[in-house]
Amino acid sequence: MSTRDRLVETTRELLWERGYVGTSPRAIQQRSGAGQGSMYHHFAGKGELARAAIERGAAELRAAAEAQLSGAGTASERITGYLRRERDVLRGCPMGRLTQDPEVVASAELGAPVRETFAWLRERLAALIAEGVAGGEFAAGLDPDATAAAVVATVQGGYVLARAAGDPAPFGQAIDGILGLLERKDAR
Amino acid sequence: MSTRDRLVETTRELLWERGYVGTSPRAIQQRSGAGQGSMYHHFAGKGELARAAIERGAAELRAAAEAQLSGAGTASERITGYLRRERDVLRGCPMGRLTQDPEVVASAELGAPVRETFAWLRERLAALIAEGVAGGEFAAGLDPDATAAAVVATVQGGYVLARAAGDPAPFGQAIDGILGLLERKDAR
DNA sequence: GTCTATACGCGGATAGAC
DNA sequence: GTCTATCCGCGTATAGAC
Repeated sequence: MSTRDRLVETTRELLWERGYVGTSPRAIQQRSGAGQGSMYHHFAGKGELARAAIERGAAELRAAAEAQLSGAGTASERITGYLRRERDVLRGCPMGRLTQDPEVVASAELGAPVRETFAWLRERLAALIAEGVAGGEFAAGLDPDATAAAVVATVQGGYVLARAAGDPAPFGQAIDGILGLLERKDAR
Repeated sequence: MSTRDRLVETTRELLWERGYVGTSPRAIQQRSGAGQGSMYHHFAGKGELARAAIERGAAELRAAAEAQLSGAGTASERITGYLRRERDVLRGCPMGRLTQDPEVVASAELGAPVRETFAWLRERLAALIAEGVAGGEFAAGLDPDATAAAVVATVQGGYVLARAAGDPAPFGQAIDGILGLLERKDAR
């Protein structure tokens, strides 16, 4: 891996763990093994590095979700697969985390990948839910957009509950809860 | 309001906006109008101040939730009232926000109020959901604990979606979604 | 491309006067 | 109780040598 790549990967880790305000160029240098001059040779500064790191993270997250959501199976099975896929729950979501950073949301450059990722995910799930409703897998009266928002929110909030508890269990409970509600397919 | 109180209130605001790492003693002093010496006279340091601020915030959040959840009406009405109560959505949840701060979750002193608040809220909602299931308001097969976790997670995740979008609407959608799922009362 | 040197203000706190 | 002075290392960079 090139020095440049190591810088980006290290920045991703640090942003995930400590957020944008909590991540210093010094820490990036030390953890990545790159020197001061090296870092400023490859990137104009902390902002540029964060931009690269966030964009890479967003692309990977979307690719991973798309792989699950466009796989084989019914709409319900694919959603369940997505929700139950293995996660490093106590680390939280690398995109959702950035949402708490005032400097990230205030910045067009840094915030755009986060905004787009969640917009895409909600749309993708809404389409899948609409498919499930059409196929009779879900209740006929279900609003796909609202339900998709609730599903994505449950995942994001599940991370919050798990971190608050210092225990991954509440995440699993929240997923069980939303799936339990989704699966009662009886019409209204 | 005493200087001490102003320091605590200012710290609450700053923790809410910027988190623990992003909040400096200097910023607290400037925004509260208290001097350096004054701050260190009342509190041993940033940690003590944050502890007081977090504890006060946790107590108020619980009181506000309890007021909604123990009000008049059926279980379903009280839960709906809680979910639909007015919120400053784009500011996020002052407790949920702290969950992203590594220094907060790593500290017993700072993390305990957060942990206890969410544990209490999940239990409180689970009891109310169990009541609703017993009274036939909700589907008979519903798991109260899992459903409560999903409901709390939807709120917390709703904040994340709203902040990601820079728009309060996704929060409302997520709430609509979870309520839509909860309200289909047909047995499994 | 990478290194070392240098800069300057902030973060977090202590000391002691008033 | 509050103020000013002082401390020391970190955050965030720039300059210039190799």
